[in-house]
Amino acid sequence: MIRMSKQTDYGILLLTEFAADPGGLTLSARELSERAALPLPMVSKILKVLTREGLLLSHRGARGGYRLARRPNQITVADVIGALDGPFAMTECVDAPGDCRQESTCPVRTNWHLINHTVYKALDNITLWDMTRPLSPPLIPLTGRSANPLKVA
Amino acid sequence: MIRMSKQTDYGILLLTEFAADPGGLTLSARELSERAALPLPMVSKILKVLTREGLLLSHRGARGGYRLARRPNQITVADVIGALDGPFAMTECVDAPGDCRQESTCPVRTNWHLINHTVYKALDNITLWDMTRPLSPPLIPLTGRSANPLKVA
DNA sequence: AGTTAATAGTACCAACTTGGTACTGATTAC
DNA sequence: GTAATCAGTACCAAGTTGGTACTATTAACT
Repeated sequence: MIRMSKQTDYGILLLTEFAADPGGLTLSARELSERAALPLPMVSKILKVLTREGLLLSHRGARGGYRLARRPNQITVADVIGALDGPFAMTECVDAPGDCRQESTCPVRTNWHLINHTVYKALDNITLWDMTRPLSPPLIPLTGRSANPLKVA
Repeated sequence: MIRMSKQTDYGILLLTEFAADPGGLTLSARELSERAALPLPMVSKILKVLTREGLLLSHRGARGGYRLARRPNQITVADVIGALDGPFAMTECVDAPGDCRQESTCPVRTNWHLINHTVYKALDNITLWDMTRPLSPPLIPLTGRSANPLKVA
């Protein structure tokens, strides 16, 4: 299925803890693991990646911890996915051009690039700040053309 | 990463072969595997699933084969994903309510449902018929709010 | 009726990915 | 100097996925 990894899911949850506090607070891995009710080693692992990828700033030593590198409204869901799940690519041909034998003749390749871009932009339009409160439904206006029954879970 | 399975990728490619022909043609698994340059066992496996899920009609015996169960403009990319990849769910909490310990307190859960729905609708807006020709860029109008640099692959 | 061409169904396996843990080293506050 | 904290890496078990093989069933054609 098309699914984010749990790491990314957790990552967004953790970052949202920071985003919910307007003061740009610093939290240690231990504090975060308690707040989010997630195992400490996992939280620690994720925070390290988010720091390496530039979404968090870290401070080492006693009374150290992490804080957001940018303001909550300037970090998007797409940023977090990019940091933890790697480049956003719904099909192989999008992030590994050349690996697919069909590439030269594939009739749908260019469409996949466009679709991928569209979905990416949708997720890049949602910030951590947005995630701290309920989103209003008209998130993205759609051209409701399809008459198919809704089969979303 | 957020990626469709190869099976779904192949599935869309195979169905597009049917969709490109206006006459509602019938193709055998062997013919399709040659057209799409994919291994026959894999093609056969995918076609069986698509038939079971109601996207294809099959005809057994000599000179049998498969054909689309609906017209190309009435089968969407989301349909194919649903058939081959299972229910469309970007996070666990969307398709397996109750399995997540955070569920009762999770601050972002309702947002995930909405985001999931939005992405689903975007993919449900693209038909097989669309995939047979280049899509025009304003696929889905976005409210270009985010100022983040584009990091899509 | 028999032969051939085709799908249906299931079982299987190797390889890759993922969630999760453990351990050692470096840094900083007190 | 000691305790708290992050950094980095290595590791493993379990699940998922891509791909193959085999048998049974169906239908056209002669």
